Amino acid sequence: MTREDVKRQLRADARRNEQQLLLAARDLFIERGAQVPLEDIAAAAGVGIATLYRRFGDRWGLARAVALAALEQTQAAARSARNSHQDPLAALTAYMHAVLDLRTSAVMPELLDQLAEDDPQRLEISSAINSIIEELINDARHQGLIRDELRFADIGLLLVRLSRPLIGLKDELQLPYAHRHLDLVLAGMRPGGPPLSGPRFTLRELRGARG
Amino acid sequence: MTREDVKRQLRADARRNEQQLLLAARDLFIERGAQVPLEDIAAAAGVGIATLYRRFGDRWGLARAVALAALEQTQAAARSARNSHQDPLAALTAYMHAVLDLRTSAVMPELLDQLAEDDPQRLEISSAINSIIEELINDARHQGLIRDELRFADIGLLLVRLSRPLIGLKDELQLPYAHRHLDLVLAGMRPGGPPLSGPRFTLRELRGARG
Amino acid sequence: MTREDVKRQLRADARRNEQQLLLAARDLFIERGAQVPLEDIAAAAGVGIATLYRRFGDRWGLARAVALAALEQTQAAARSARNSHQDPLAALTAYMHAVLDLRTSAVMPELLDQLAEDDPQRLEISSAINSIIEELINDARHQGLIRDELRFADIGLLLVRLSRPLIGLKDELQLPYAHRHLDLVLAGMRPGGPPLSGPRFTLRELRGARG
Amino acid sequence: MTREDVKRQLRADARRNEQQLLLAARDLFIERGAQVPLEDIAAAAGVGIATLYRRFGDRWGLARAVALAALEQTQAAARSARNSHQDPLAALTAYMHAVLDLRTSAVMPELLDQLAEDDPQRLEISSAINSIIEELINDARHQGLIRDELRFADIGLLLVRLSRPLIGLKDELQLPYAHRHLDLVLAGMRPGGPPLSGPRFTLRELRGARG
DNA sequence: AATGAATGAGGGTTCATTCAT
DNA sequence: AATGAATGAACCCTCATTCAT
Repeated sequence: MTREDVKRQLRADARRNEQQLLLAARDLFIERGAQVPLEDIAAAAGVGIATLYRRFGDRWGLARAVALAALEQTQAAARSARNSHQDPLAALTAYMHAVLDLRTSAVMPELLDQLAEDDPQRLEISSAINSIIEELINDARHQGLIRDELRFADIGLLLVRLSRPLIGLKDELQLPYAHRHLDLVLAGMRPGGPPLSGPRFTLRELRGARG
Repeated sequence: MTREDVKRQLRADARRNEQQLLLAARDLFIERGAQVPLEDIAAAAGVGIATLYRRFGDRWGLARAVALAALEQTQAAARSARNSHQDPLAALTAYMHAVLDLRTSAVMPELLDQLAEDDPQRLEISSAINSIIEELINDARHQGLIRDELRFADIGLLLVRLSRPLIGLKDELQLPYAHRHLDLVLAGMRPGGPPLSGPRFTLRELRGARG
Repeated sequence: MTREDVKRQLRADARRNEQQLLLAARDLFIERGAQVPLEDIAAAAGVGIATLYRRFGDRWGLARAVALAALEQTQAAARSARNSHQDPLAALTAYMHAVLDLRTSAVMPELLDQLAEDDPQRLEISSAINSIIEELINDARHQGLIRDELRFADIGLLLVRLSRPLIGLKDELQLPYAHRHLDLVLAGMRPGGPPLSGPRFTLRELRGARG
Repeated sequence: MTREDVKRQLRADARRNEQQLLLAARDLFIERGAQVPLEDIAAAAGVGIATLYRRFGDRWGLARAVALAALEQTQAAARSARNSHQDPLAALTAYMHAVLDLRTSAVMPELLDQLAEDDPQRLEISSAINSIIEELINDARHQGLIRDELRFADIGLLLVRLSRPLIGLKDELQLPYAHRHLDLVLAGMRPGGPPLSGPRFTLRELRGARG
């Protein structure tokens, strides 16, 4: 075995550890909340706690990595929705339901909170998602499929609200109720009825308005 | 000053402290979650930590007291909404917006988790609220004002979803967005459009389905 | 009711409170150990915690009062034993069994620890007891009823050992076993057999040897 | 240094800490009672409080470990006494004096209280000790060396009484007086004189009688 | 004189993070 | 690169003692 081989093998091991940690972290974040002890995550991944710290620096580094992975899945969902549907509202509907099915959405808000507003990786993925979704919203609005007052910010915020696990509700009911209430929201998006109160923020404006 | 007065004044002090503790607990529970350090609550109320313990026994005793107070305000909101409106949907709308203004719904599930399922005070207030709201829902449904599939459980769960503060959103935008999204949900409740997926639970069924 | 009457009545109340506190303290010290919460003692006496503090200053003041009361009962037992028996060994035997029957013996060591070595009240009662017991020991020794090596210090220390409650032993067995083991010790005091090892301290020497 | 060596050396450190903790705990339990602050034990062992918790879980885990170590030393003392003496009373005498020298008997009841009645390690060691001591007692009794009424329970309980440090007695006098009073008790065990009062429990009966 | 309320310090325990091997 | 041990800070809760009425 050459020196190079040793190196490569170590790296393979290391990458495997990193993957295991990411998966364990995602699962435990979802199952037990964002403050689950890091030792439990390390144990679930089958590595020592120090390995977790070597890889991710601290809890927030780990949260950041999990959040970025989830963002990437969200991006894929957005792309797939747009490409699979001619009707922009159908695409939007497909996208929103798909995001709920990514179990990560449940903890995304807390995890995203760990991502700096201007984190370059976050910006890159987010802007890709945003341009797709804003386009869908605008198309749908121009075709009269959704209310005039709806803005991009509403979509993201609604997804956050709908993905949050409801304490006291059985695990197997979380997703059904999330989809059910999304159905309700989507029905409410149709034009007609009394106008919506509150702020009509676009992406850029919402970002400026974040705390 | 008579002996009686002295007694009453001491108790007034104590009652004032208790009130301060309840208010501080409610606010910090809402702002920082149900596991906020009790010392912070005591400090916010301007008393020592031991005073909090003397009054409420432990974290769960405090949570219980806050939850009961919130339940009472919710009950008042339900009564007021029903009495002020002939139209059952108008009453329901008024009720839901009023509950959002109470801000307590966000933490209610965690707090209610501390109240025994069969706590007598809880049952009394809850059943009062429930009978009002179920009546409004049934009336609205029978008058064709809302979808057939809507159930009592949806109202409560939606209020929880809508009250949750959205991480990263400025404080002064929380309530406006909550009301805005409630408008959207209320619009979606109108009959018509594709049917809702998911479970159609009444109160009793939802309770049986809790984790 | 005259001014005097009021005063006298208050004092009667106060004395009653003090008595109740002493009795409650003795019982709870025996039942639950010397670190029982003072609030529990106050509650058992039917008074407020502040009253306990007004009367006894602090935990040690209370312990001191309980210890002095127990010492007085011990003194009475010594007098009674001497007066009831011609035979000095019979008197000693009666005294030691009587001391065990005073339930206070169980906690006496911890309580006596609170009494300053030179506390005047303690010295007065102790020396009364001591002179009786030393006389009994000396008489018994001169009559050849007990070993030559036995000293006053042994009697006191043995009583402390024998009165200590044995953890894990049922309450109703404590006293029977204490008397049983005292029987054994008394049997061992008879002359004959191998000599005793260890220090042969008189009262005065033991006092000098205390930590 | 090979990988194995590194591993072993780390463990050596940890084992050393564990040993220090056990010794410190034993000494402080004896000197200051079973509720001595764990931080004091950790400090005496020269480690942080969290290390104590990592090793022993909680106070009871530590107490259990100390109790088992003490039981093992007691077992060794019993074996050695039996093997070194033909005369069963001489063996019993040697055993009891040896146990006093271990100093652990004083706290054993409180510590044993932490060991489940049916803890397998406890049962194994205890029954080994018990069979030795019961055999010695029975042999001594049959040879007419000790009173008929003496039972196994008496030996254990007397050792506890004799090991207890006497409050107010200088440290360097504790052991001499314990041995002295054991001499007295052993003398009292000889046949003759008035019979012993109280319960005559064997091991099994005493266990049933524990609180 | 009596009361109940309030306080703060102390001990138990957990866990994020660092260190030594 | 990986590990498990060690650490200390933070939080929970209790209780001796003081204070205000």
